[in-house]
Amino acid sequence: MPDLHHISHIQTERINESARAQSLIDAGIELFGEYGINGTTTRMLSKQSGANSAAIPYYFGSKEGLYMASMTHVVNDILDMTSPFVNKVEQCLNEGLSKEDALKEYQKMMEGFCALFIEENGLSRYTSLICREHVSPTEAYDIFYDRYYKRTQKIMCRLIGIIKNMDAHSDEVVIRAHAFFGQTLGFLTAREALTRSLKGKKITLKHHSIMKKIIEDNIDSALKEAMA
Amino acid sequence: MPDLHHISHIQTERINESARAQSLIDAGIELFGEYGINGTTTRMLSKQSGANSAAIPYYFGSKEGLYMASMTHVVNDILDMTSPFVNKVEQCLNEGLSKEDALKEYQKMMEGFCALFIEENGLSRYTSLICREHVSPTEAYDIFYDRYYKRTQKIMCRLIGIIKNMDAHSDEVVIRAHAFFGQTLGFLTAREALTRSLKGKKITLKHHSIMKKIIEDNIDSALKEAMA
DNA sequence: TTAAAAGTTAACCATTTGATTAATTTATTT
DNA sequence: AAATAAATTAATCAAATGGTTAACTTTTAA
Repeated sequence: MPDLHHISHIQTERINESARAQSLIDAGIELFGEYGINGTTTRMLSKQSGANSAAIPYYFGSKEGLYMASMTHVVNDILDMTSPFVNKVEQCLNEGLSKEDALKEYQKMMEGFCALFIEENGLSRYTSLICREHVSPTEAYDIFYDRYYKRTQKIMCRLIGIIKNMDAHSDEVVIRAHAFFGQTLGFLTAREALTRSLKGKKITLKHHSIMKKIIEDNIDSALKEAMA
Repeated sequence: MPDLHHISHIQTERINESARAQSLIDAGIELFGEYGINGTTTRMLSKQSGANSAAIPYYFGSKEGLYMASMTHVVNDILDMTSPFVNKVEQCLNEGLSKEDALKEYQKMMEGFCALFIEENGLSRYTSLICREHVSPTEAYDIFYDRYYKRTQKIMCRLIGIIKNMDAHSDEVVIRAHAFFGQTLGFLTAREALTRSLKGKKITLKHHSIMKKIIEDNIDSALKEAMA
């Protein structure tokens, strides 16, 4: 049996997980996302994954260890899916961008995020866990912020800085980027409010495309004003 | 001892609470907001409030009962603070509004919400609990939605409907209202992300006024486009 | 003033919780 | 094939949890 207890709780490397360990991570992503770490018991995790409950301390040291591993898996997957177009934007930025091009890049990036998080696909099953961490961050928030969010935020600030002729590091630009981001986040965090406001209709693909259009519209009109 | 067990879990009337009960509600708002209902134990509540832990089942039937009472208190207070200007907007709507006036009313209303939720005051201590319920709604979400949010949402939709010449009940208008709302919500839910992006600086009054300005800017430019 | 009601307390209880253990099975390596 | 390591299991444990109880104090009302 591998003594995993010496491993740092902030485990970011991609380790070669067994099928059992992976089934626990899958259960963790779903259950921790739905009920939170305190609302999820080891028995729930064991039942959902099909693994004996002793497999949790065996593979991950503790329930908290499984939580960290679940978050690590989520962030790794998000990085896999977003890196391609994030890399592209960053490269453009380093080569230098006009206002017009910066706006185009911003829109392309937002399109990418909408496609990944709002529209139906592999990443939508991660949103509960991520939203939870946003509202009540745990130790696992570091993984999300340091490895994924920090870089995205910086790129958005650099683009807005170009478009609005402002210092990308200024508080105002940071807050502007956050406001745009919040718009998207609002559709994920306050899903219940939206569902009820839509008279309880299930949120469909049609709704997703409206959301995407509105997000792009709003950002467009907010940023274009700066260019007129 | 008053047998409270027959009282519906959805308790919305303002009952005459004793000082002890009120101290438990205060502790509930703070602790449930910070740690969630599962992360908050009756012993934590008892210690924080100064009440014996038996006071929880005595006054509220159970921990869940205290949670519901805490949410009821929060919503009552929000209603007290927002009703004045919400009533005013509603009255204007019923008397009929031009596009220009509708935009002005929208801005005034958003100013009101920013002042209440983002800027420092009595309501900011409720945001944790509200944000939690948005992300993972419990039975208590009904109290928030039915008594407060539903009406606000409807007013925002009516205003946007006028400004954009659209049916206030259409999905697109509902989603547009939600997107604007999400912008504000993003500053409350993803507070940790914002703090870290601001290099860990404490969020100050100066930041609050920037947030307010940006929210108003964004809504302004998004809605003005429809009027040109 | 006194009897009843309301409020308060410490001790206690049944469950649930995360984790350990030791025994057993499966897989890998020599 | 034998020996070693890894994986899996059921039984079990100590701690924590929400809630109950019965005794006691304070307040209210007659």
